[in-house]
Amino acid sequence: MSSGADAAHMPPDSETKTPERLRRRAGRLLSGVSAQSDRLTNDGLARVNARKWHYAVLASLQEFGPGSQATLSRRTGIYRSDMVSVLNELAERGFVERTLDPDDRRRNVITITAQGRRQLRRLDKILDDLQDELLSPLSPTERDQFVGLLTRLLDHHTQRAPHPPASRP
Amino acid sequence: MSSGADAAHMPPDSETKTPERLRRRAGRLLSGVSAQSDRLTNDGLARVNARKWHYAVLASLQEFGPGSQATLSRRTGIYRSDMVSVLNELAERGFVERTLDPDDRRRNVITITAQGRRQLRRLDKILDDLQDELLSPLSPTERDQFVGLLTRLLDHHTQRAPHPPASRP
DNA sequence: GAACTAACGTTAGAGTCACTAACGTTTATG
DNA sequence: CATAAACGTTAGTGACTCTAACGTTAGTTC
Repeated sequence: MSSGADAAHMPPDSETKTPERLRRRAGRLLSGVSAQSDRLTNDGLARVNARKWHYAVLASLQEFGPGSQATLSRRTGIYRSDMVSVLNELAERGFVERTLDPDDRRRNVITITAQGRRQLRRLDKILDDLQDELLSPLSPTERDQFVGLLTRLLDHHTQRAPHPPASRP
Repeated sequence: MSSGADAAHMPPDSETKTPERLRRRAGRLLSGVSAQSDRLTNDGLARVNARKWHYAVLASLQEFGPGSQATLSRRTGIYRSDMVSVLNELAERGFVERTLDPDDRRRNVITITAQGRRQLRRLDKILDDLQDELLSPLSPTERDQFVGLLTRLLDHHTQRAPHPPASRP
């Protein structure tokens, strides 16, 4: 009707509108929503001086108990080179304790503290709220659908990774 | 049964398994799938010496016709500071032409060439295949659902951005 | 028509993120 | 005992998003 496909003169919204081709691409949609989600969670966690990796480590410790840094690395997907500073931050704040493993003196044993458990509960609450905000346009049923689809996609692409890079840091 | 919740000694899979808490978080699922998708498309496009921004610019030119760099910036979401090198690459390869706008000598007018249109068709094909690979675990109906949900989420969060940062580069 | 404001293309750079390489130390393997 | 492997750690790379500033050109206002 009114939206022109001609290229000669400039229709009013060819200035700002995103091409349909791009809007339909799943990859682009994904990175868009993911970027928005990242922004949301980063901002939300920054308000309590935390980062998303903090949550991953604390949750892992709570669920599986103490472990070495390499173990935590494998459980959370954080590279073991980056794990160092994450644990430094968590230890500074008193959420974990780093002690030498007497049975294997290469290892550090990381343990969650009472404060760490409290912090984990707080972060859980925050992330719940942020997830609510992110998924606010969807009905409860749709949210479940969405999470279900994402889970299947992620599982499929991480079990036997097509390319080796992403599975085991 | 076999998966222990105790923390004292180490059960076999507390070494590698990701905590349930993390696996259910929509934000984490999103960034996981998005990362996988990025890897897929980056690798796929690199095979023909292209990048995803190339596709965005070419698609925009094809759909809305020639435009200034600032216009392309607004249409694609690429910052105008980054648009420079993207257009350099596209011009080097002969996919676009950069000419001074005689009516407004601040502007460059970017035009897609015949080769550019051919390249766009090629990239479209490649991206279709990659999208197929990404969504392979989903049925056609589920793919539509997935894209629909993503679209609604993205639209909701970009129309009136809760935080100003992400909408208009 | 002069002075101010705003948009344009461009360069440089900050900050974050996923990821690799290499090191010294310690434990397992042959 | 020698070699290889896993650990924690440091440093650094490359990509990506985003900000700041500059010179140039165009509208706007008096």
